[in-house]
Amino acid sequence: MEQAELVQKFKTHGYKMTPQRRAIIETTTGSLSHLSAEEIHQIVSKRMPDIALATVYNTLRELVAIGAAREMNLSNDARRYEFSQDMHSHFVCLVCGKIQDVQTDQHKLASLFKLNSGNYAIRYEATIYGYCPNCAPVGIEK
Amino acid sequence: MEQAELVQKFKTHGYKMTPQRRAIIETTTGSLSHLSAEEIHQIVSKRMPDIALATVYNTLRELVAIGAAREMNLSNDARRYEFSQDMHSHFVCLVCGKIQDVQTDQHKLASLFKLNSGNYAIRYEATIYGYCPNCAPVGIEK
DNA sequence: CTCACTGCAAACTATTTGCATCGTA
DNA sequence: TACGATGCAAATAGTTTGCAGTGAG
Repeated sequence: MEQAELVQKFKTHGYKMTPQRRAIIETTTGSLSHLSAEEIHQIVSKRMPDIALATVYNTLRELVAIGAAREMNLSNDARRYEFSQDMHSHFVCLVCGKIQDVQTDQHKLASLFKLNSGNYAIRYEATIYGYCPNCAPVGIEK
Repeated sequence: MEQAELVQKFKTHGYKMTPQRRAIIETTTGSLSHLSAEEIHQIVSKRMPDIALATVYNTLRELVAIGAAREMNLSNDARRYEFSQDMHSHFVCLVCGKIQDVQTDQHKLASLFKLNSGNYAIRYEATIYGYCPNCAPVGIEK
């Protein structure tokens, strides 16, 4: 989503546009994603040193609410956020926790499942767990 | 995994078999899965009132370590555990959080992804988010 | 000028850890 | 008998909330 579009959408939903929110939006739209609230707070703090971590959490919740961000619960540590609109899957290293995006044919993915009647699917996600190049144990073929 | 097999595997890995661990194993092997540590603690507490929640957490960690349980991080609340060996996917209701198992052809699922070179996959998981029959908003076709 | 938003600190929740005691092997 | 496991309580980590002051619309 474009920044301008995002700012607009934010207002449409009845939120006021504050400098804090603008800074967070600018940071996250340009970001590589997979960031935690803590990491986003650190980045934004560089140019806005007084911003509170709670404000970051609040804004992230709002971004999720308007569909501009998605939460990722891939591992046991902090929640991570994703800001791109395109759906893809994730490769998570079991050792170091590093997350890589993996492109996915959403249509093929969806076609694999036969849902119980009455269930209505909104989105499909796949996660692949394994070893990244740095963490592969010896003996595991490349 | 059979209970006896599991008890054996537990010992093989150098763990002592205590009444607490046995009770947890018996509870989880017979369970419907998707239980949180708290829920498992409550169930086991009925027949062993003094068992500590920390013991449940420790035992769960061990079960994961020996491959007899898997952790699920599907939503924002407590971690849930799965004890069946067969791989399947999950349907998670965005409203009530209810989790349903969905059978998956693991081979087809794996074939959808082209991993970056050097990555080694251990397992593939898919999660479908949507509305369960009880929570489907009006206007959403069944 | 109002009421939503902010920063701060305290509260909360899930999980882990330290330690004295207990009990399996 | 030794040392790993237990229960308890305290510690930790991530996230949320309450509140008085601030500022966007």
